[in-house]
Amino acid sequence: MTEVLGGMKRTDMCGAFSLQDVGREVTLMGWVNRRRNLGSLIFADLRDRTGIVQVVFNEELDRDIFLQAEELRNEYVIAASGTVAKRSPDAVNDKLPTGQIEIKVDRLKILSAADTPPFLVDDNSKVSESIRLKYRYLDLRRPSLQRNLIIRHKIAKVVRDFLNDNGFLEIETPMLVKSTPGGARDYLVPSRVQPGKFFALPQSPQIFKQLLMISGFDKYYQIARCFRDEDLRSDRQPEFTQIDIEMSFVDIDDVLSINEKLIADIFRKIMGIELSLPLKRMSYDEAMNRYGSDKPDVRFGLELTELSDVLKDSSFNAFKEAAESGGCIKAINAKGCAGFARKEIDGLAETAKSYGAKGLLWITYTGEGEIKSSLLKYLTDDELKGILSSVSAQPGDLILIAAGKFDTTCEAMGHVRLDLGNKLNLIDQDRYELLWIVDFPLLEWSEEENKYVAKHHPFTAPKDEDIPLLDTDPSKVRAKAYDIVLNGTELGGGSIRIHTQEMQKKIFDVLGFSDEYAKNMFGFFLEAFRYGVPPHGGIAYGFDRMVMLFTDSDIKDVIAFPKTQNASCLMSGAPSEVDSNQLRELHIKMDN
RNA sequence: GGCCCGGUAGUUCAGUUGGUUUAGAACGCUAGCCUGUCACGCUAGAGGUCAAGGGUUCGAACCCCUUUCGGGUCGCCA
Repeated sequence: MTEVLGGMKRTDMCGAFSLQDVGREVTLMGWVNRRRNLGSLIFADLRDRTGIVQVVFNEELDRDIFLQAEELRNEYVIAASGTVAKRSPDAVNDKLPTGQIEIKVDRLKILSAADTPPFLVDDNSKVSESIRLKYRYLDLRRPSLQRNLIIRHKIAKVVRDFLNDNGFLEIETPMLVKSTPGGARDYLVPSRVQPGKFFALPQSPQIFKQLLMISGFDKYYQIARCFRDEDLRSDRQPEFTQIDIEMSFVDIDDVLSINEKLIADIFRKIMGIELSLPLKRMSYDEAMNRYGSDKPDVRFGLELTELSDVLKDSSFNAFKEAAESGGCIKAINAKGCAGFARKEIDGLAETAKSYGAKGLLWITYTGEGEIKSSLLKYLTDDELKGILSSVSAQPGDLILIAAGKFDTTCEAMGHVRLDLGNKLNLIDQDRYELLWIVDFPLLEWSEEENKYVAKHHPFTAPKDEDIPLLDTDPSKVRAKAYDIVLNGTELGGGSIRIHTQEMQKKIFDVLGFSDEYAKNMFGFFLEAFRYGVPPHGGIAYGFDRMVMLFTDSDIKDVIAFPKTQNASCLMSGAPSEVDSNQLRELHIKMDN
């Protein structure tokens, strides 16, 4: 190895120099970030993952080294020895942390030459994402991506340290697992030794971590890779990472308490921000009613107002139907937006419609105190007054209204609210608002399947006081489930799990799983329930999403080797066709 | 699966109604000059399958169709 390195040994990293180092003899290794040739004076910026430092070659002082330095090009990997020198005051570079000093080189070895890279390794150079992904190893040299992955590592370390210190055990669970129903589409792996049978890659370690509780491991965590074969989004990758946690002998408060301490620890150590605990809790119902979302961004107001009471006798069909069918009528008072152009209101209506609202109605209360609305002819004076007072309307306000099914209407208006918040610049980007959302419904009616499906997953325990409702009105049953929400993004979620065979069977029953089906799919799990199950519960965080929030980045910028929207890797070319022999061994025939 | 946007030097882009365009600019690259640069500067130069295929036309980077790739979004993501 010393041969390759020319007998040189690295003494320092590039980013850590200050005036205190002046006079030291150092040896650095790294990449040539840029070179500036002034004729008989050459400057080069040397880069490693800690930063950049300027190295100098002076023809007058050492002609041999200077001639070598003339060969240097961008992205050459070099070793350079020399003296740390203070720069003269007029040569200081304030933009560089190491700008007070430079390295006067007396020994240089080119460790590896480099072709001209397809793009400049620099945070300022604009390069399309596909080129960056094709040459990901170059892209990853950029300081911003290095920073993101370093922060990712630091968060993971804080998480591990915290959980280790609190008695949690890190245990791995299998990647080749049984395909079970529900949830996302599975990535499948064919079994060679058992023709026609398949493994699935885990969507989460859910069942295994519950089995670990049954095994007595009590407190478990894992930073676990998960796979879901669904279409990608700007915040969604087909393989992603969860911080997965499970505990025994706990109820909701125990889980929330330790987890908000974990989150507070991350905020303290990564952001230098002290959270005040305990975090606020808000019921699902309240979040939907006030913010139109189960992950509300509470950094700004513009809350939703319910108008059913005011409009229950309205002659306007949409209102009447919504009120009679148990739906809702939601209004937002866009303070001071009476002057919105028709086009701006149409834009908001588009938002509402794209999330399933039938339409968006509006009432303008002009600065002159005039009421303008296409609704006027359908509203009695009392109804109009009722609306205006419900939303505390003042001259200059714009009132937006939607009516229909509860979930759809709330969510549509929730998105209108977010649009308005962005448009009106109401969101303080420096604020961090964390809260727990609790009391989720256990079940959701699926129009498609014409039956109830689990809102969280089928192992979630119902709230004790709601258990009788399972037989009478399942849709009203609330779950011992919770999500943690940061600035309108779901960071993680979990639940207290069912821990008795009877309740698990009952839930499967409500979900319409036949005994045979349940046995076939979850038989091993149900059987485990016969042998002594501690009450348990846990949570899983979307780790990538967490890093996105802490680094203010897109998901592709917090994953070393991400995939495109087509779920392909532009660098390696995966997925790719395979040799026919491989397919034959796996007993797979292509149908084309 | 639906809808929307895009693909032109290595990179980021411009390119008029379809006609003096030999398809340009900037950065990068190469060479020369240059002792205080740090986005060095100056001079010169090289560099193009206009994503692919088909069509319309006297004539296509430009219009139409198909395919493909990338991005966004709805559905989907218990």
